[in-house]
Amino acid sequence: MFDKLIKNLNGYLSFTEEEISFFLSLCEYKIVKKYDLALKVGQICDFVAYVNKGLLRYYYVAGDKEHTARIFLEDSWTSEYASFLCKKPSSVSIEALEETELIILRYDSVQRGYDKAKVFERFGRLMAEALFIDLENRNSDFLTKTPEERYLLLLQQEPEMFNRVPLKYIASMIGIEPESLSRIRKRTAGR
Amino acid sequence: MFDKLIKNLNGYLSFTEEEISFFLSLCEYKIVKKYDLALKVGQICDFVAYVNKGLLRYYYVAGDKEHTARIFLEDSWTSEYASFLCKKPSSVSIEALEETELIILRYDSVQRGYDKAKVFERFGRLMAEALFIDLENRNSDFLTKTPEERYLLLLQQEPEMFNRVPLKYIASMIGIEPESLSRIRKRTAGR
DNA sequence: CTGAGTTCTTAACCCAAGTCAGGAAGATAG
DNA sequence: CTATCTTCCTGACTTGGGTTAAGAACTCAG
Repeated sequence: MFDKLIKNLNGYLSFTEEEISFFLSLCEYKIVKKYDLALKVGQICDFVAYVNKGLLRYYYVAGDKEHTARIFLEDSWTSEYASFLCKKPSSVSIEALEETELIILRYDSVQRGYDKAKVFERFGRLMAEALFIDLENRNSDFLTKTPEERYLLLLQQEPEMFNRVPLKYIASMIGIEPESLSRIRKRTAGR
Repeated sequence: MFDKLIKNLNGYLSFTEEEISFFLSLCEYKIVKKYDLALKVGQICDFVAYVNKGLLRYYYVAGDKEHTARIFLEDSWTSEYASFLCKKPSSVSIEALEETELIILRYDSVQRGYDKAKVFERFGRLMAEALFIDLENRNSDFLTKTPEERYLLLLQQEPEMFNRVPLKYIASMIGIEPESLSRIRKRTAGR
């Protein structure tokens, strides 16, 4: 049940068996049904979660509009960091697009980990750094690429997503309306 | 000379005097002349820097085009994290728009800090987390706001920037061409 | 003070994305 | 299987940003 998670952890740095056991003792296992929310906008996000199976849609709610910022597939970490760290209401909702298995760490467990040993502090740093780098790449794509280029890039980098995520959410991630994505798909067909 | 930096550090967590001294012993002081580069695209970024005075422009170079991603004013931290952490060529240049005083930590010094004590490891984590949250806000603005809204927001949140940074760079940060910023400024004049 | 270079604005035209409306295709529940 | 709902596509029209070109305003070195 925790094999994938353990592999993921050891990708950041090498933990001893004891450290892994301690880490796992902090974890909770949770299933989120299809279309249920792992986090609802306005709530305080009190967890970080590892996606063991399934996938999540992370989206902003602005007035009557939704803006999907990203999709978390298996073997990724998710949380509304600003809400989690500052204990303030979340500006996003996180929805399971399929039945999803999460391994979650509550706020208090995370702090216990940080206090317990330096290796967990380091892990937290490495994770925040990795998240930052990933986000910076995403951000630079918005500055330097057109919607069409962002579409073709996503198609190439995450082809699997197109089989599991409705196009309207993919359009939103790219920063356009579904109608525009249709047009882009029409004019780039074959590519 | 280090007063502002020390205040900045203690904003993340409380350091003892010894920790501060050790931290400062790792630092180097550097002046970057107006229009000189603190980092050049293609180089490996081997530092993180605290902007003690002046301001920096952080921009992507894509073919013959530049895309300014952000401006670092006094009392902020900057680095090309992906380059710094992964020791790979930087995809950005960082230019001083005024004569700028930096307090920098080289890669090796940063690692020495992390190894020395848990408190520095924690500081590194807190800093990466803060950078992430900041970037996430920026990112959500690209998804959920129009260029005009982003302009008005920046005008409100960073009015000082408009006195020190050419509008063409501000246009680029907002994700538009200078001509479009002119039009936006015209139609929102007075607001 | 002057002249050269840069920055900023304006105008005209083009084009891609937004919007609105309708319909086809696909999924789902009964 | 059918009826319903959602997703996706298409077309017509609007809108706002990109592009090109030009000139005005500003900077700065000599």
